[in-house]
Amino acid sequence: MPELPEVETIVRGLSNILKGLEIATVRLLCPKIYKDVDPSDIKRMVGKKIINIRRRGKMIILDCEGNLTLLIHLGMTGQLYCILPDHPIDKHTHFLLDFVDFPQELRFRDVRKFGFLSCFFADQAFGLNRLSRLGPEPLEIKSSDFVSLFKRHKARLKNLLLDQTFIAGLGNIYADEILFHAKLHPLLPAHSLGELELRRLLNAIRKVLNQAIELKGSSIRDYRDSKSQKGRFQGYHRVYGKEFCPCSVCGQKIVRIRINGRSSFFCPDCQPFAIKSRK
DNA sequence: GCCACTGTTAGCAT
DNA sequence: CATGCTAACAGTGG
Repeated sequence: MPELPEVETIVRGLSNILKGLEIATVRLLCPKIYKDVDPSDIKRMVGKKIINIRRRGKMIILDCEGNLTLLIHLGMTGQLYCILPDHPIDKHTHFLLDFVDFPQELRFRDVRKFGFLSCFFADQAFGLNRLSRLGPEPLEIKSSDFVSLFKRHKARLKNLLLDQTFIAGLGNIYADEILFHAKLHPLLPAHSLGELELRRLLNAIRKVLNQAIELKGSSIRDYRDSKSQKGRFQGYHRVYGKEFCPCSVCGQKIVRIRINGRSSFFCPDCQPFAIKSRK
């Protein structure tokens, strides 16, 4: 669920609330969700202030005093939000922070437990690796870099867009929406695209992501922002989840295929595969 | 009850 | 290195 726009929304919301707060207590309710770190080491955050909150790809990064960094990935069903501590804690809540002189606590809740937390000193190798494995930010990459990046690869567009080491932050929903706006078939080999098509693709990435961020992301089922609010971009999906629906541009029925075990939705008329019907 | 499906990623085999 | 399958997990809907 949470892809770049959802994570960005959460980070912006939490940044307003948490920046500068001192961590009073750390509660670890599920030992399995920690990666690359001994869960008890997370307690080193107690007494530290949160300096900054930022996003990289789909990762949420809390920079704390003492060069300590907390990394949170929401997986498919993760939620990260502030709430008053008298709200009941259900069995899917795995991590809590509370703060000095602040009434709310920060909760991490994740039904499927595909999300994870990690904690490291800024100079520690594994932390650098987990972040440094990520490809460029789709809203920051220069047009010329984007074009040369794709030209070098022969994999199919949909796979590349989902590959976090290639470009960071896109997931199944936004990859499909982006390809629709770019009028490109998801199975096209990247290196078969012309320069114009690649620029169209980058423009679609910027347009779709920025609009989704404005609307605070897409809520299909679980996604909520830092104040437990739903996003509104799901009302603007053109292809994702729209199998058999008429295309909003041409009226043709949207189709669904499987690419690497995952659903891909597209319009067969607006996103042709045959080279001669493109351009 | 069973089976298929779900917005992610890492790890492994080919 | 690229590609493709599976598992990790829990819930929902047919």
